[in-house]
Formats: sequence, C-alpha cells, structure tokens
Amino acid sequence: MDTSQPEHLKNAGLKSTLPRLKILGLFENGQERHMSAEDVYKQLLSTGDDVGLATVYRVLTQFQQAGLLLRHNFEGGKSVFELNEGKHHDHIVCLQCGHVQEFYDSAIESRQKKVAAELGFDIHEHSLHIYADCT
Amino acid sequence: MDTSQPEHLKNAGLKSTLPRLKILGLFENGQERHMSAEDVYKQLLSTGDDVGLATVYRVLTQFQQAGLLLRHNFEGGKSVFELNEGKHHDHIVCLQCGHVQEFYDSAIESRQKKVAAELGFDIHEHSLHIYADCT
DNA sequence: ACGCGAACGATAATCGTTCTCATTTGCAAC
DNA sequence: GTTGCAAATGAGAACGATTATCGTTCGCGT
Repeated sequence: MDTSQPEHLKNAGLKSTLPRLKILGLFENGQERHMSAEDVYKQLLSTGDDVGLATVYRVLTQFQQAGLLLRHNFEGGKSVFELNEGKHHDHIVCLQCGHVQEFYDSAIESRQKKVAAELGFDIHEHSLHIYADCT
Repeated sequence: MDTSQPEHLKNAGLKSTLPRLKILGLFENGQERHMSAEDVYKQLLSTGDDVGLATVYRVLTQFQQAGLLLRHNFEGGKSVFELNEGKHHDHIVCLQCGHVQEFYDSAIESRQKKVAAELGFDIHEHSLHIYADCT
C-alpha cells in the first residue's frame, strides 16, 4: 500500500503535475472530507497555490473518472467530492447548512436492494441521499 | 374535497390567472407526473398555450411554496416537480435516462428515522433518493 | 367600465460548470 | 542536461438552468 501522491496519480494513469498533486493533497491530508470545486479553489488560493478554476474542475472530473474521488450531486446545485476509499456508505445532508454526514446501515442497504430490484432497477453503483435538518 | 383548479389556487392564496391554471392543469390532468420547468414550458408550447419561460419558473416556485407541488433536485442538474398529494413517498432515479419511480418502504422509513436521530438530524420534511440504473 | 396592484413576458443577469485556445510544463529521447 | 512534443494549464468565453428586472397587461373589487 503506497501512500505517496505521485504514485497515486501514476497508478491512475495520470501525469504527475503540480495542480494535481496539490488537489489530491487537499483530499488526502486536508481537514474537509467533502469539498466542492469552489471549496478546493478557495483552499488553494488561501495557501498561495494559485491554480485556475478551470483546472480545478478538470482535475476533479479526471480524479472521479480515475476512481480516486467520488462525486455527489446533493441538493443545493453544486457537486461535492470526497476521497474514494472503497468503503461504501451513504449520506445525510442538511438542507439548511449543507453539512454532510456519512453513515452505513445494513438494514437500509438490504431493503434498498430489494425495493430497487422489485421496481426493475439495477442497483450497481447506486447512492442514497437523505435530506433533513441538522441541529 | 373540491376538484376545480380555480378553487385550488384560491385555497392556496393565489390569484386565478391563465398561466397558473394551465400549469396546474398539466400536473392534475397531464400524463407526466414528474416534470421540470422545461418540460412544462414545452408542453404548454405544444398545445399552443404560450406562457413565458420566466412565468413557468415563477409559478412552479409559487406552487411549491404554497404546498401544491413538491420540488426535487435529482442528479442531472434540473429541478423536477410533482403534485403534492400528501402521501409521503421516496424516489428511485435512473442515472441513465432520468426515469423516476416512486416507492414507499416502511422498513427503510423507520431505519432512516433512527439513523438520522442518532446522527443529530431532524428528519422533518426529509426526502430520500436512491440513484441506480433502470433496465 | 375603471383603476390599481399583482402577474406577465422578454430579456438581462447570475451561478455553477464546461469549452476554447494560446502558453507552459512534464517527461522521455537524445 | 538539453530538446521536442504531446499533454496540461490558465484566462476568459460559452453554456444551461434559474432568477431578477422592468415596462406592459390582466384579474378583480368597486
């Protein structure tokens, strides 16, 4: 199991460039787990690493396609990304503040499969979002 | 229980205007249950009722605020609306074609409440979306 | 029928995101 | 270590969905 970022990029078939290393670093070492493109962009600006917004969008999409990141389109219009660590989980999102909480519930998981199958849906690569209000 | 559209509007505190009647009619009598603003706009155009796109957006938002319609922001970027008939249900959305299927599963419903409560979320006015692929 | 505030339609503006294209960079071959 | 070239970048234009603006029109009580 390697932990160096350039290796992560190479493994994903991506050339190791400065913007990509910085963005991956944010997800692997940063404090926020769920970030939008805007969040990433501002984080980089605040640390003096100026990466173009277009590049942020491009890189996030590439990382998602390479399986390094997961993309979620929660309500609120903007996509948020998180590191893909291979452990499936679902999300509760606060409709007020946008706060995202991960959870895993095997009962929901199995009912969900059952319901989807009954309705003719293929549940592979699914995601489940619960919207509520945090307190 | 009244079924006339002008009454529905009056009950919601909305003046009875032509665009509003036509849009409400689409949801109450139309064949599509889940429609985006664009869908509504095109439907109206196709029947010769030309209503401005801005008006469609305004009216849909008013109907939602008045409780006549429910708005969902499924993945795919655009909001879809459906008639609010007071019966709670959740949605499975196909990530390929956008097809929306309603369902209700009491086991999921109760686990969902439990999970949310444990994580400090207030589940009032929640919604749950499952994304999958239809076949 | 009259008048007035609410609602409308066209269009401009906004927001998140993607595209375009000229410039720069990573990196493999010399 | 320089060179070359495709790939990646950055600035800004373009885009699709939605909202705001503003002058005109309409619903409806008088």
